[in-house]
Amino acid sequence: MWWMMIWPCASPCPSSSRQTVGTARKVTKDEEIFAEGDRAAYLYKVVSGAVRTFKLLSGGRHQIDAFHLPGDIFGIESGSEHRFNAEALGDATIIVYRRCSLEILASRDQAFANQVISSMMCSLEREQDHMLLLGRKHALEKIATFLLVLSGRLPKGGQINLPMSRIDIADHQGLAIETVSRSLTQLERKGIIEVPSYRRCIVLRDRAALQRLEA
Amino acid sequence: MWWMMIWPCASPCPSSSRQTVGTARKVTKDEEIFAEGDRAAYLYKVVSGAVRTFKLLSGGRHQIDAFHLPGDIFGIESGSEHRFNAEALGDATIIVYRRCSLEILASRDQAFANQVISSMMCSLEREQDHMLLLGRKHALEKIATFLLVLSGRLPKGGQINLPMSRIDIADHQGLAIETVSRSLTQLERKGIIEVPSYRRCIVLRDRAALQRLEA
DNA sequence: CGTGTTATTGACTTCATTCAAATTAGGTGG
DNA sequence: CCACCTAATTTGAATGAAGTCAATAACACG
Repeated sequence: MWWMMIWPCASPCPSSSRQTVGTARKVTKDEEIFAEGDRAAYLYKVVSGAVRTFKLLSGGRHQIDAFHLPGDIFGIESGSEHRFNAEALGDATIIVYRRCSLEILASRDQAFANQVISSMMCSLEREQDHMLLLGRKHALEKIATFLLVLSGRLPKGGQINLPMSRIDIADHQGLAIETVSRSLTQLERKGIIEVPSYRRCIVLRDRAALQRLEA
Repeated sequence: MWWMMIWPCASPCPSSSRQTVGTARKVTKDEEIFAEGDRAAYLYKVVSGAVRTFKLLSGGRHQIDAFHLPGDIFGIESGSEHRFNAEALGDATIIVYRRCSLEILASRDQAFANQVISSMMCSLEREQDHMLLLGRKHALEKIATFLLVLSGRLPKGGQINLPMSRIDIADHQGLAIETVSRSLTQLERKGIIEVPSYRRCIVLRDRAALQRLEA
């Protein structure tokens, strides 16, 4: 069955082990992990740092479909080629797994198979919510949503340490970088967030207000 | 495993049969098939007609994530609740299948299991392309893309018989209905398409020009 | 302590939306 | 078959939200 091949499998591993083994790889800021059209021979898990997957359009336009944080699996394809580009947001460590069938994967390492499917489902749901955002939300609503979603995925605490630049946020929310900046300023003026001098940190002062703005 | 339940299974079927059986259901224009928050106990296949799945936002805003045409399966969820609303675009016939595990499904009706997975993968890829469109394409590019994608999914021929209204197109492309109308007029003025007096029909006069506009 | 990159701010423009009106199509009942 | 009615679509004019261009400011880094 063709679809049996869409799932990853364990890479060759020592005799009796049922553990899935991958190879660790360190990547640096903006380093390409794979590109659109590349043969999809592997899939990837973020260990530390973060990764963006995106598509390109004429005129240098980008659309980042997702940010991948530690624990996330990315690069799963149903076809034989990657349909996105993937790059590290900053220095990052990822594990690379050889792709093969779900059957083999499931028989060798059920836990990893579950991780893969679970991760895929989460991505799918996030992407569906993201369509609503891209199609129908205003700039301020987009940024409010972005902050809330990200704060739910990152280690808890009153503040968010953005792993990505303003440009990345813009390319994810379908906005111009200036609009991202202006929206953040607007939220800060309203006392909803606070942006310390280190601009990649954002303190959530009033989560309820953000939720009201979300849409 | 929780994820085992995300897949549908055959509904109870006669003794020895390994065929998946569903119940046919006829729905009329704008009839609700399921709503956001409903328990996701079934999944659905379009036989004739077409279906929209969408999310709602404050202020009466809609985002249609997908149109489902004959052969398409929709309503698959990883959780226990539907995350979208589904309504018929016009009179339609759908088959309703009781949901259960992939294991059972695969053992009873491999062909149907493949159909389900294949359909899900297609939807996923379409949705990913759609994010690029929503986030980064201009009105005219959106409409050009829409026409090309739809013409590739509908029975071939020089013309497209739109199963949906202009409002539905607008809510799918993240545009206002007036912008949809104006973009179509613009394409017609350029001689790229032709819109007969029956406005739900669109004749593609110059597919190459559309592809150039796509982005 | 410069220096280059990243982010912010301001001024202006533009594309798409909104509001309003006109037109067309399709259905209904005489 | 026609006149009417309602809903869908198109068109026009004005507004507005976000984009672009340009300049400045603030960091982070060497």
